[in-house]
Amino acid sequence: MKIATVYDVAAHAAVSIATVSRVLRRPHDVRESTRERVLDSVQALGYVPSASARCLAAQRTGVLGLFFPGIDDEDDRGEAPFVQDLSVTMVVDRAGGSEVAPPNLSFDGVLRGSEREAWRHGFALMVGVGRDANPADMLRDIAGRVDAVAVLAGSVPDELLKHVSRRIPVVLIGGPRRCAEMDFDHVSVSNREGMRALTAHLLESGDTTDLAFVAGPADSPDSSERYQGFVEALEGAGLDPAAATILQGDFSRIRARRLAETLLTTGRMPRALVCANDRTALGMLDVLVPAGVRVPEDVIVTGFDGIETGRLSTPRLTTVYQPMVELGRTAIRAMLSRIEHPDQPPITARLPVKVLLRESSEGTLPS
Amino acid sequence: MKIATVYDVAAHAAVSIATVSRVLRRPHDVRESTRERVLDSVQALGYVPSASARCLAAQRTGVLGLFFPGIDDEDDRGEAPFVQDLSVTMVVDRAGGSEVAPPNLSFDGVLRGSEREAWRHGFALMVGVGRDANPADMLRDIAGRVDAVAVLAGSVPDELLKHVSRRIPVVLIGGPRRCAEMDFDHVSVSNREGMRALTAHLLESGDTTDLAFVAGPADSPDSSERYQGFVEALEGAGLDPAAATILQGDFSRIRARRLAETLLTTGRMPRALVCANDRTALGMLDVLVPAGVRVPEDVIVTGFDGIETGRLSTPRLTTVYQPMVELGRTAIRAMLSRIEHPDQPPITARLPVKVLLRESSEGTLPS
DNA sequence: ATGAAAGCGCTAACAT
DNA sequence: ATGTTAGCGCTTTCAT
Repeated sequence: MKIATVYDVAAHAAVSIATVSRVLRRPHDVRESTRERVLDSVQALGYVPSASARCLAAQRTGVLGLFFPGIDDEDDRGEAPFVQDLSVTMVVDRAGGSEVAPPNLSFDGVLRGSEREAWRHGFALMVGVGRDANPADMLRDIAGRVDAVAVLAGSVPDELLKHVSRRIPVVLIGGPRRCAEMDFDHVSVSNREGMRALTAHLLESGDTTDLAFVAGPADSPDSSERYQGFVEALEGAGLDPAAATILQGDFSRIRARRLAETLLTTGRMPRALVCANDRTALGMLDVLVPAGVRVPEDVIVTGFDGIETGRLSTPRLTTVYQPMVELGRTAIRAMLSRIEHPDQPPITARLPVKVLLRESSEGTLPS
Repeated sequence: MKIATVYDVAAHAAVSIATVSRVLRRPHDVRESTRERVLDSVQALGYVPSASARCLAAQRTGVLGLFFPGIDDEDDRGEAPFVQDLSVTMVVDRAGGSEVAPPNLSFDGVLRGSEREAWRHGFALMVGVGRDANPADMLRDIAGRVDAVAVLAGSVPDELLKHVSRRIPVVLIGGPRRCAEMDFDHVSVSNREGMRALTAHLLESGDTTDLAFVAGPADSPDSSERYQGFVEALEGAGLDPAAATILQGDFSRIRARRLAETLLTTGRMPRALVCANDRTALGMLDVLVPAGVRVPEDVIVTGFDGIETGRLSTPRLTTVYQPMVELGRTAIRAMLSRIEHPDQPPITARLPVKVLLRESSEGTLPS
């Protein structure tokens, strides 16, 4: 059976297509009897309006985009048949065990915050995470479908952002205030301040002076900002930042493990590993703890993000918590604001962070 | 400046719009020199094709829908100005504390699984979670925008599903095999078998005989199936299911707390509270533990889902783990399969579950 | 290899 | 209050 269109409904209800459209969009412009007749036809034909047609005609999609190309470690899995597996496994799941892989997308929160805020304002949300394929293609694809898009800073070349922004508003998430010429709207957290506070705390609360920074990808503005905070804290303590070791990570847990192994074999172990994000810190723990390195007694390890997994690790991870949900909501609001007032000056929102002191840095926590 | 269209690009490159379209969709049907000229124009004009127009013409959207109307407890928050809050709070976050609200959407996993699988196959994903507004409107909205949609079973009236399915394929997620007449594709987990196994375990491993079931919403097929498993286990042990107390919850933590309070004041406390989902079980713990009820010594509490929070609770929650990510992936594959083979017989996928025995039922776990 | 032209299903003037 | 009609920007035959 063919899919019903306005024409079918109009014919069925013996009205014009304009009336059908009105019944759906501005019911009060239509006489009640007519309205009911049309609605009956809609029911009878199983009519669902085509968003493609509607959006084309209306010159807006009612969709917002969120582009966070995957920085998660998840592995690909191939196809599998549709199974009917009624089996039940029973296992004893001890504390600290890992019977079930914990969800670990660090921006789950951003996603949820965005989704809800978008619908709240009558917009749908289209997300692009996965690190598959070509990020550029993904973004272009999304850009054609939405009224505005929020993009993780540093995830695509500036040139592409410029390109896309000629069609729709682009909001940057994370990273630093952009260079002057690129005046996108921008929402982020206090990366620098947070890392400075954390580092300063480490410096103050111990004999600690030998800190190493484990960076994220070279092109991550978030990583850079955090590094800046690290540097500022060292300077504030009268230390020479240039003397501090920098390890080049990439935000992934896997990579961090490799770094930790190198550290172990090289024997060059700093007093504290200040990591640019939680996954990196967790990767360090993965290797150091089993190797007999005591955390925090031998080495302090800290992260940044405040992901759930950091509360579950042994030891639990000292970190800087970012308000992810709020970040997502703010990104949505920035897009809406820009859509409504295309000519307003660039928005820059900066959300506060929270240093969470836990056992990976504090030893026995003070009570 | 106006948004560039095919016409602009065509004019700029001195070709017809058909050629522009070809360059983008089937580059090899175009002479290389022409192709490059067009691509240059695309760059020069910042052209991004309109998905609305494309999808309208192509009669497909390249988007899949996921509809999971919100069953999460999250609260609404109002508007807020765009702040520039550079502040950093520093707190000591003790084990068991709750300095940061943990993400708690029980189907985060479904979402992630779906999203990745969809993009892997060249489709975008549009999600609808929020419990705002009218679920029916939300679903209709989504249905108009996608090539197929996966819907949480029981979240919308069957009538609406029928309606929507006249336009696009509908895949049900969760709940039981549907009654014969409604032959939607269907992916779910072994609810019944899982709950039967868990309940049987409780029955076998203790003096326990006095079990109560804490149900979800009356119209939730998942809750019903789990109840069935509960009943089967009782029968298997020669007990009368009709004698078991049933408490009417609604899957929410809040509601569970109310139930627990009632239990406390009424004084009628069963030996075990077998809850239809984790959030309900956690709500029970929220009230019982502070009230001095010992879990599991006085009361055993179990959940269903395997959400992260259940690994963090005190005591940690015995539960039945559902493979959420896999569920999401399977739903996507079902939609794709249906799109490709519209006439194949209904798909029914049933994924295995895993009983996780933790301290809320086991006392000291055997080593 | 390229162009001309006919829709795709809807919205929004403008008429009546 | 309802109908007529002209697009919206693209894909896709069908010609050339």
